[in-house]
Amino acid sequence: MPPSPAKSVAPPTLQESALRQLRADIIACRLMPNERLRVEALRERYGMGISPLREALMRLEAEGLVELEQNKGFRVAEVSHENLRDLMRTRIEIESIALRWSLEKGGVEWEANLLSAFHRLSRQTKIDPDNPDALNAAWRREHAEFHAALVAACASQTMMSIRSRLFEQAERYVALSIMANAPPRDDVAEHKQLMRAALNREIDRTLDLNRLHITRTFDKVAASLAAGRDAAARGKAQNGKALK
Amino acid sequence: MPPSPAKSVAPPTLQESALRQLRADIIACRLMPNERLRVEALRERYGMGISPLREALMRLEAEGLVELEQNKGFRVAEVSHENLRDLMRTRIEIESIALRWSLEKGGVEWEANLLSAFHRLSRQTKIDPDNPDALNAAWRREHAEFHAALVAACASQTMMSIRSRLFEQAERYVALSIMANAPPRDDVAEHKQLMRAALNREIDRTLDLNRLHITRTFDKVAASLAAGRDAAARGKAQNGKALK
DNA sequence: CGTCAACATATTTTCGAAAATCCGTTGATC
DNA sequence: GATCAACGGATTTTCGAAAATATGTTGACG
Repeated sequence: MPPSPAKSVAPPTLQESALRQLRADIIACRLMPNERLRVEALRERYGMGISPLREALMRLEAEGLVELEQNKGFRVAEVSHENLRDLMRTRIEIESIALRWSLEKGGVEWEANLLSAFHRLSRQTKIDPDNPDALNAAWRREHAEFHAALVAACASQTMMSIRSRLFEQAERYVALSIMANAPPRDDVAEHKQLMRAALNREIDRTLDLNRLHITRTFDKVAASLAAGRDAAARGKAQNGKALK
Repeated sequence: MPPSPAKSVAPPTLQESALRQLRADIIACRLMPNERLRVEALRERYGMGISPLREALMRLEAEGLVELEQNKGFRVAEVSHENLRDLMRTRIEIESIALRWSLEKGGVEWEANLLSAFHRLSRQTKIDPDNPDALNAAWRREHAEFHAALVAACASQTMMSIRSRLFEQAERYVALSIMANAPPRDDVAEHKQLMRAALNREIDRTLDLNRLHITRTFDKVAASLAAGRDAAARGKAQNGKALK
């Protein structure tokens, strides 16, 4: 008998793996905002046919990570200061509700998972030492899981899926900020405070800390977004001259 | 010169028209919850090939109207009392925020559009006289537009798109309720009150009325959902006997 | 010199068939 | 009679080519 027959998890369909990879690449800005997504290039990049790629792109379109224009194909969704602001404002409101519900209902299980998620997060570094221009993938995963753990007891699938979609959108901006060489802020302490307040069921304080957490990220990202935009504008002007 | 050259709107792609039709059919429960969506049947129903159908279904999957299981194809998303409850609870919170923002920012334009939307809604009957088992499609459109008009000034694309997605989900339950022969409640008065309070910028009252509006719908739909479930169970038992 | 039609190329969109997978049935084995 | 491998039809998933559409270029014309 094999030691662990497990469940022999069905291998994901190509479409599914395309979805995961595309989503990851977009969130990490390996596919840059507004970049055209030509099917032929993607075919080469991910090694599969047209159908699974287009299907995955359609799902991402509905998620708001990809934009589709009639007969002109797909692009990575645009970013803008305005969109960032909207996103963050909305995140604050949504997470406030989800947090409130979660703190009201969370039991021992929830507390344990939250502690565990924080511990794992605290052992990761934000930046990958080998590749200082990108977020550490492991940190990203643990960070996402920590914030999910905070609201995990809210007992609303709907709320949680909305929250995580907004969170993903925001992650893209953070990745941009890192790529612009903005030094990452050290927010282990922030996360710890947040967790403590949550575990103590200090609802108002948790909500305030969370609002602050999001606002700080917003400020930081907005600044490097503006800087990046300026740099890009200068680059474009130069290119324009060079080409003339 | 032709009187109105218009813009010669580009004809939608097949995929796009599949999306619209499928979404409409699912929301109106012409495709029933949990019904399997075999590609061959859809091909016949909508008169197109596999690709645009699958692509449209993928978008609907991301919207939560369709479920996809590995190598087992698509189904119309399940309904349940629990999901309905979750949906309505979440809707109340989301719409409260969007309404608050909208009432704070709405200008003359917003007021005018709201009045206009209400007027159009009030001239529609909820039930189609020719087909009393289904919601009147025109009423459905005006109703959706009225509720969209309420929050239209909130200045948050993110919030508005979340709201309208939840609204669509809820519409499916209302359609079910009508199909179960539940007499539609006459809510013109409710909508009028809601509009009045909104135009008067009575924030708390508007939020309360909206909460009530949603709660009433919930109560009504939940009741006929339970009745329908019982009826279905009886039918199933009978079928079971008949088949033995 | 600018405008625009006509063509050529690049790209997206759609189709129909092939490959992979699932599910119910049969029949062999114990 | 129970278990289970193997087969066959139904269905989903994927591919590659064809059709439709957009984009860029050329050259004719005013």
